[in-house]
Amino acid sequence: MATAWEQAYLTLRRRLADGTYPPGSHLREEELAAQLGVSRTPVREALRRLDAEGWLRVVPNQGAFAAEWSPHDIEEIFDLRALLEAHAAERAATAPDRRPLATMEEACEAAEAALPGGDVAALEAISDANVRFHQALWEMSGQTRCRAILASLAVSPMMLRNFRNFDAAGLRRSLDQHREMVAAIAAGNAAWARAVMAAHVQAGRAVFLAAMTHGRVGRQAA
Amino acid sequence: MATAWEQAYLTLRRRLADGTYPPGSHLREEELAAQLGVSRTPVREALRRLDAEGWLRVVPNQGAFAAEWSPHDIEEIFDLRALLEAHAAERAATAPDRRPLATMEEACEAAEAALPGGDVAALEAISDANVRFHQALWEMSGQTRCRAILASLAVSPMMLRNFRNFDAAGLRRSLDQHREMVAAIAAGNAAWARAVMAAHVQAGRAVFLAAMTHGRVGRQAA
DNA sequence: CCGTGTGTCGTTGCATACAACGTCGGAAGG
DNA sequence: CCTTCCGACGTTGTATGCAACGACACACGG
Repeated sequence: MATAWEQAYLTLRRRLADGTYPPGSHLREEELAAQLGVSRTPVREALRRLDAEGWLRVVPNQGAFAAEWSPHDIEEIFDLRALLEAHAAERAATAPDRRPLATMEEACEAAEAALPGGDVAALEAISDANVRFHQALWEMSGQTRCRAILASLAVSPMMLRNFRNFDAAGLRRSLDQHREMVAAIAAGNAAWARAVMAAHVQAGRAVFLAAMTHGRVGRQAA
Repeated sequence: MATAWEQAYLTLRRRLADGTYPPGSHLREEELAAQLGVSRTPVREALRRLDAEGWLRVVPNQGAFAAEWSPHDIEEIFDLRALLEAHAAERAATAPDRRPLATMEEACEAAEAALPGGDVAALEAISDANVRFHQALWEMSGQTRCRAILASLAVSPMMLRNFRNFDAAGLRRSLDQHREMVAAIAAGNAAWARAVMAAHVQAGRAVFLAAMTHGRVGRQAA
């Protein structure tokens, strides 16, 4: 078993991502410690890391508050994702280690297999496959810092939930773009990979903004 | 006075930047605690944050080791800086709050005033002015995440010491680029600002790589 | 001589205890 | 009635103690 604070970090991050702790909510150390079955010490260390990665804000003598996302924040995050994901895709195209390509193809197949379903479970499967795809690409890029930064940008709550905002055509296009990226990277064409990724992120941004103006962002699919 | 762990964080970060703790060295919690006059608890929290920001690596049950920089790391950092600094410059050009421009101009003047000196103190003054210039630009961009990421990329040890590698012409060009950026931002020309910043970072990269192949990186100017 | 096992030591990991800060309530004064 | 002060409470901040893990050295067996 890993260290207690790492367990706490992973658990809290997951709960922040899935909405267990809503934005702005006050996270009490003792309560979290009780939930996780450890003392406050490892919880505090996990909170420090989550603070550094932007998942929450620790105010001295007041504690931790789950991050809130303003429209300005969202715009910035999509901008940075567009920059960094495109950079990663470019590097992945010419990376020496080609093994992650298999993971990316597997993620494409899994998503496409789930697509006809259209229910909540299918969206969940597609979302998981999407995360696997991007993580494999980051790993393939060999850019460890870029990868770490993207991990803290792209796995935030509304990014994960953004899939609920895609319509059937949008999902189809998104999965097609994944396929196209695999082709571009397999061909070693860095410019192609970069362009497809840039389009992919911008499309996601458009879907998100459209959903936001309709007040549907982050809602449950039900 | 701020919290003890924040003090510890700032002190340790400064020492990691100025070479007090050389790359690869093993940082013992108890020793650091004694040096800083606090207990191990705040030291541990500071180490966790420094780990998250890439200043050091904490290995479970083994402790913290000051980060080491491979040529691959350096290349990645310059790439990311080029991407993100250019992005920040672009945003700064059209930012509503123009006040940071004054700070940037002040930094230009301070650097130019110190330039004729040419000794160690002058380089120190130019380095400080350089940091102020870039920080003001990041602030002006209004991109809080971008700013946080750049802060953890650009203030790393060899970035700060890179100034020792510039010759007189290179320094002159670097300061001229700062002036040009002020002009571009004052004019509200985002493309211009982006282009100058991209050139600025790439020039720094070239100087660094040249120094590296001559084995002079990170050495004292003496 | 080399590989392996084991014990000791140093260091980190975690739990607990106490101190300090901030907040919120109520009561007194205007 | 509103404002202000103050005290109690809850929460976080820090220190300390003990448990556990890993590295190293030495002795033992092959």
